[in-house]
Amino acid sequence: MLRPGVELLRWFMAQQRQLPWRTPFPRDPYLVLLSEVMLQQTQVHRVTPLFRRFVENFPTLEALAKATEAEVLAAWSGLGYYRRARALHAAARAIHAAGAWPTTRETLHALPGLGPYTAAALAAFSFGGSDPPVDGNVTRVAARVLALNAPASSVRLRREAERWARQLHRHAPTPATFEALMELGARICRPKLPSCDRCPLAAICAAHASNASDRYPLPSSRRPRETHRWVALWLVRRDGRVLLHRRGEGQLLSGLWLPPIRELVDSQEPKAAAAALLNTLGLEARLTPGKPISHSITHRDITVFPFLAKCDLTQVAENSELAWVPPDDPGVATSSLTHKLSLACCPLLTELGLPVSYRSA
DNA sequence: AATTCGGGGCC
DNA sequence: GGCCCAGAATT
Repeated sequence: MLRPGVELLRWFMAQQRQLPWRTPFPRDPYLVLLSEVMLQQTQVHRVTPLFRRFVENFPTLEALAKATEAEVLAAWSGLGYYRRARALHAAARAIHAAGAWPTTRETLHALPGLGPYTAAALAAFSFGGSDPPVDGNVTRVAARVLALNAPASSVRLRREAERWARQLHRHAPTPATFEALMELGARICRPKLPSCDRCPLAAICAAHASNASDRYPLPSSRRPRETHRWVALWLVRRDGRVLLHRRGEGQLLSGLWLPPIRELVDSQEPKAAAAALLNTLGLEARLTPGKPISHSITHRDITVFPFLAKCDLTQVAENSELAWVPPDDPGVATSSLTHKLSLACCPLLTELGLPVSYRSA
């Protein structure tokens, strides 16, 4: 059992990617916490640039704890799963208020947003913990090495993966072993078309022995997809600012700032719905249709029909749920859909004699 | 145990 | 167009 751990570590030392949070062990717990929360269900190449920007905005735990939730959410814009940002902020405040970091998996698990995986990862990478962080990568690698016929989401597979990773770590007792397992899953033992010819664990892999790596783990059941149609109003003032609305609780993207949106019912015409939505804002304006946008949120496929209109300065007053913002630098928490709509409406601006983008004084 | 929550990249 | 991603919280 010694050999696999050594082979894995050898491969990792030679092949690992340089990532901004991969500093020598034990790592700065703040940077580990931040990266691990960002990496929940989010791929490395998407996290990397945002991680750098976030650390510039909030360089320390104290800086994050003293920021407002709105500021944190704004810095999280575009990354998705915005609940993570709220929980991260709450965790930072709790740690800062306590005056010291929890250092065990169990006590870390008690913080908001830290589940079994993140708590184990933070404990291992920053505090010498020996409980394996079991993520989707480790689960998949274990399912193949052990040829376990279980769905990736099953409790049984998670438990077996943790037991196996723990053994590996006992024979190669460094946090790098855990990181190496995840790196292996991301780079070699991929979900599709794994590169078994380059795998340091191929010699002990049961799935590879039967040439059936692609059959593990079993697929999890998935909710069927729904299709939706939305209209969005892109209302532009003469100074280039656009109207955004803070979405309420109980709906998608709650707390984020998007243009006014309404869902189309049945076979309703987009233009009619846009006019009705405009009416509820107490406005009258000529609506120009923009190019439809595709957006997906979990199991929903949404087609968004944008309508652009020129607005007078005094027609809509700002309040806590309504704000005129420069679209290229809103300064509030936005969804990537907000950005998509901005891009889709940009070509229409010049046609209507509006400035193509806001320029700050 | 199942559902919810974002978003993008890749086959 | 389906699948998956360094998951957690809620039901």
